[in-house]
Amino acid sequence: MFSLLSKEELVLLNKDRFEVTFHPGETIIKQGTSANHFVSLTSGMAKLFLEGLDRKNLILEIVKPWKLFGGPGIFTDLRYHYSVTAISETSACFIAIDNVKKLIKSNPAFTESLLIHCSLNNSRNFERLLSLTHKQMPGRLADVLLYLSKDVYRSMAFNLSITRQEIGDLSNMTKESATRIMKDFENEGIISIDGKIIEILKLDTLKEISLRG
Amino acid sequence: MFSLLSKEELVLLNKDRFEVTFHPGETIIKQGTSANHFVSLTSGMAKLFLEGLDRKNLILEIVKPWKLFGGPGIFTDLRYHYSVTAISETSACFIAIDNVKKLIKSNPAFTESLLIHCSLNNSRNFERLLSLTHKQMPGRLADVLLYLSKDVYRSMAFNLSITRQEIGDLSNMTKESATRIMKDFENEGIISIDGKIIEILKLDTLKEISLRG
DNA sequence: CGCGAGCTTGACGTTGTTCAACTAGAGTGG
DNA sequence: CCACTCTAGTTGAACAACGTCAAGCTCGCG
Repeated sequence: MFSLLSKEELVLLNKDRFEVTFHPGETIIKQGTSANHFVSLTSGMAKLFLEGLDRKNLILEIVKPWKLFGGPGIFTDLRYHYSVTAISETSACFIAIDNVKKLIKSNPAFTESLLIHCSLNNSRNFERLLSLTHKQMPGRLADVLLYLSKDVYRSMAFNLSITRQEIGDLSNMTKESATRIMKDFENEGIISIDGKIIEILKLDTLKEISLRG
Repeated sequence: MFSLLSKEELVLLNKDRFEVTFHPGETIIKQGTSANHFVSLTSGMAKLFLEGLDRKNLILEIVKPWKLFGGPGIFTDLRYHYSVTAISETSACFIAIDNVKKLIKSNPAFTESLLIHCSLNNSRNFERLLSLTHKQMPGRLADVLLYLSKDVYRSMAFNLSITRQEIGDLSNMTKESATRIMKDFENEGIISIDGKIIEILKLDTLKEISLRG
């Protein structure tokens, strides 16, 4: 996205930029506070989630380096609409939105790239809405495992950096249910589980379960 | 949004514009087909919904005149990501996106307004995600009744133009459950029901139920 | 007058949560 | 080096929430 900018424009963005490191569990941005920065990780991993009632959260995304976030509030009510907290040791880079807004006035290609970014987020939310509301637990868990494998860890076998509770928060179920369905998948030979290490053995079956709901 | 445009720009948009009328139940745009137009109603009412598995739909919005839709696909994969069908006798105006894209290149203020529009949709989807995944039926139905009263009919009493099934599709429950919870609300004196006519009697209680989940 | 779509109601089954007990490993202090 | 504690994970039984199915109802419309 930033490749669309000239040298002068990049200098402008860099002017008020700063970087902060976070320990696991620390809050990078907090839902409801005023949104003054775009944020992007330079290292580590974080969870982006909606805070619901009774401390129940809905994780929308596992954020990795270079993904830009800050959310829909930046162009509307100037509030963050979700929280982001570090999962591992993480460095995050903060870009002042005032400077971004200056670029919007002058660089249509850059604004268009923001619009595309926003549209893609919107599409993903549609998929999530369908997954979370219309599928039952095995389908939702399959979606989460496919997401982790494809987008987060980019491998058929991965060492989970998130807890069962967080698997549950991703798939809208309790940690107990997440454990149970994972166990079922293991018993059916679809995945193998060794503590935090998950391997997908039957990708097609998992995709099938995801589709069927 | 279009007030940001010059006379010449409006002429450009109008060039390939056309208007079509739809009868109740007819499809205005169909999920998955190629997205060549922004659409806006000039009269009537329509439902905008995601098509799920087994003909189960999730209604995202009741669309009224002048609301612009066409969705996130227009700037990404050029597909519509939802369907829209007429609820009542409806006229819809189709604007060619090629012309919109020309304006994006030249008019940053217009592009910014599209970005704001997209951001607002995104925010609403966050609320929906929380409502639909974290609340139980009374909370979800309260959300829908408040939505209908505040945004769609703009009155405490309204003559429903949608069916119980559609109430269910809005709140992610079956038509039977929708009926039952509405009945409960009526018995508790929160609303009154007379066939298709609904009146909200205790707005605060309804808001309370929405908040509690 | 009869037909069909939408609405209502109840009984029943399924899905998913809650609660409680138990286990295993990771740090902590004596 | 050993108890002690804390957190994450697992498991089972009881329970609540919600969907399904079937039957009967109403009402507009031909």
